[in-house]
Amino acid sequence: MDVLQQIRDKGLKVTPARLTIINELAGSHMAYSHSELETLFSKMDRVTLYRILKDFEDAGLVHKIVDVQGVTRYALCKHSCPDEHHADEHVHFNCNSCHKMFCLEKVHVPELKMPGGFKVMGLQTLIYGLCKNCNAA
Amino acid sequence: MDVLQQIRDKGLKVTPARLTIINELAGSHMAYSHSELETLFSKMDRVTLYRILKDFEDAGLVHKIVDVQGVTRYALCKHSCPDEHHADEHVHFNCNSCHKMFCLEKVHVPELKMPGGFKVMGLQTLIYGLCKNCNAA
DNA sequence: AATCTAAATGCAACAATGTTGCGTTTGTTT
DNA sequence: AAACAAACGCAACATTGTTGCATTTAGATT
Ligand SMILES: [Mn+2]
Ligand SMILES: [Mn+2]
Ligand SMILES: [Zn+2]
Ligand SMILES: [Zn+2]
Repeated sequence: MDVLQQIRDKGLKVTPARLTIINELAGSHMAYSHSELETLFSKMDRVTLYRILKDFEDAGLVHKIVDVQGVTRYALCKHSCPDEHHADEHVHFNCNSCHKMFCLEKVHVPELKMPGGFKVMGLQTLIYGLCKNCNAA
Repeated sequence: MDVLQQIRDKGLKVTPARLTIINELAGSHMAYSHSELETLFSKMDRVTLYRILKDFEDAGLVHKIVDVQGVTRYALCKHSCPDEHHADEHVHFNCNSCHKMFCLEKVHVPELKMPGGFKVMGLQTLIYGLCKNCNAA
């Protein structure tokens, strides 16, 4: 199914701004910050960008993740998650040098034992270090 | 060793504001946000509070952690980490309801296999759900 | 105990990030 | 083509965090 149809299926209109954003996100396995997208598409209105990301998130097209530094980022949901439990349970990698964030959908996260009293509903694993590019340099 | 001496050992002066903050943090295993502390100690200057937290972090008395919502939080370092590798490698729990964050120093985090290319330097595990209080209610 | 000085504080100003309201424009349906 | 709800653009605002600078204070020195 193509992105265009995905957007419409969620009850959202297909607009140039939305296409621009979704195409950028679809082109990589990276999680983009608002400011990165604002730089890439500098003629786009700030507020519109915030709303597009929010709408995509609500629609389940995109997931939001906060990086080690506290910057919130957005990435395309690849594995067509079910709507009900739309948890992006995959691992993310955060580069200490270029600060890019990568979605690692294939890394398996082992279970862990929780102490009593807490009701666990989900888990985030955030790995940090150097990405391929920065490690080479 | 008492907090007072810990502060002095790091080359920091012991001031009323610093004592207030460190005592609050020492009283629980929770990670406090700036705004929570600002509410608790409303006569304290905002900037002073930011600087105290920064100084404590640099001194290794406190560790900083960003919660699921992107709020940065501070908690006392209990296990007297070595200065060089001052990584707060323990698990944190974030309550979806009251949004409090708890340091779980005793939960063991299993290793995981990384794909090639990335140089792993550390890892954060963030569990979310309901805390004891909110689960009971 | 009085003096000294670097560190810490308080305040104002600013920057970055995110939100809300509202009038205008546009995508989609009829 | 017309109609309408959705999306947009812009201004205004809120929150979070930073910086510069004048004043105060902790702790060391006399
Ligand atoms: Mn992801
Ligand atoms: Mn902690
Ligand atoms: Zn990198
Ligand atoms: Zn709770």
